[in-house]
Amino acid sequence: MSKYDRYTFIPQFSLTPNKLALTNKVFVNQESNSVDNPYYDCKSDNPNRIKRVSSNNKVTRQFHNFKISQNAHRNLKNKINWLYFLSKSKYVKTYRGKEIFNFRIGFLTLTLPAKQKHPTIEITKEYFNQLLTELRQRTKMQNYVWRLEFQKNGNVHYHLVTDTYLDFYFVRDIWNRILSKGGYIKDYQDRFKDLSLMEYVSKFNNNSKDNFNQLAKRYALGKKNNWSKPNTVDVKSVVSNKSISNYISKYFSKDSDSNVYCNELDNEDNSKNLRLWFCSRSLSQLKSISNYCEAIDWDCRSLVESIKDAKVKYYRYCCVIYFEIKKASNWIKSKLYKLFHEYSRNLGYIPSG
DNA sequence: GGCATTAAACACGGAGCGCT
DNA sequence: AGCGCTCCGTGTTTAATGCC
Repeated sequence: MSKYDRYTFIPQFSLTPNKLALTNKVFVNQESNSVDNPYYDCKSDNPNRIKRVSSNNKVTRQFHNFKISQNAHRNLKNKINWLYFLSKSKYVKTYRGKEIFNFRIGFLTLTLPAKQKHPTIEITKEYFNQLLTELRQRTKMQNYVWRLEFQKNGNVHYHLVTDTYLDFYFVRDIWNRILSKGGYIKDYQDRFKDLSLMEYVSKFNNNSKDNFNQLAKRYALGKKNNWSKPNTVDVKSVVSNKSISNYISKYFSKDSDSNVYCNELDNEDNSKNLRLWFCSRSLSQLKSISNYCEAIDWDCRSLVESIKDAKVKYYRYCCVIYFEIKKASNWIKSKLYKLFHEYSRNLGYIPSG
């Protein structure tokens, strides 16, 4: 009996704002033995399967070792693409009075101002989660994705992408207040409060002339605040006329270029359930528009393939066509926009602004 | 990419606190 | 009362796996 008698394959598609995936849905025919069921292997009694069941019969999860898996990587990129695609372009005025006319999403980096003293899981639970809670409550931030990474010095830092405009000074003050609970602001103050300008400059100087003026300015500002407002936040605004969503999703999921994968206080024991990324509930619902190819009255493949610069890639069990919506002809563009907006609206997704 | 499975982290909003 | 800040209960979401 050939496998084509045992299984029935029905072509299906899965469409997101930047790619179309074509796969087969597999049905097992009645006569076949249960061992041939392709999903049989998913059951934990399969001997070929890597053992994930511990002695008390509970399913154990393999340790992520602080590296994002291929699967998680794909999901993360997908969420950022949805977030950017569905974001509205809006006018915002910064705290300092600067105008941004086409703000779509913001890209924030949150760091620690001193050497990390607590295991990463504690920082995430007690500090970063509190920041998210406050931002949700105070700015109505609803749609966002975050990702945890380690700096070369072993300190954890967090990236946050959202379609709500978050002002640098606003976030910095909240984040620093939260960090002060763990003594991180005090640690920073202790490091700088007794430094003279020359000591400060020699600490950071890399021998360039204009660097000195900058450092002197920073020194003066730090001194004025009594070193109570360390620069723990970096904010980048993504404006609609820049095609930067790719940059973000690459930046977000790039492999760590250093050997540092975690803090020295972290180990498998205290970090096995540490999340490396997460997103808002609004975004977790957004996956892809999918259906059987024959169930729709338009040819999704040729539609997408006709977009300029579309790239077709064949994998072992699926075929994926990557495209950029903005390069599509007007009627394809509007067809896709309509599809995606209807899909997200039906799931209750509300873009900010 | 889709499918099923599981424990445990997380999102989220309601409610509580103290201060003005 | 109104705001800034914190805590907590509950239900939702994630992760790896191996086949097509």
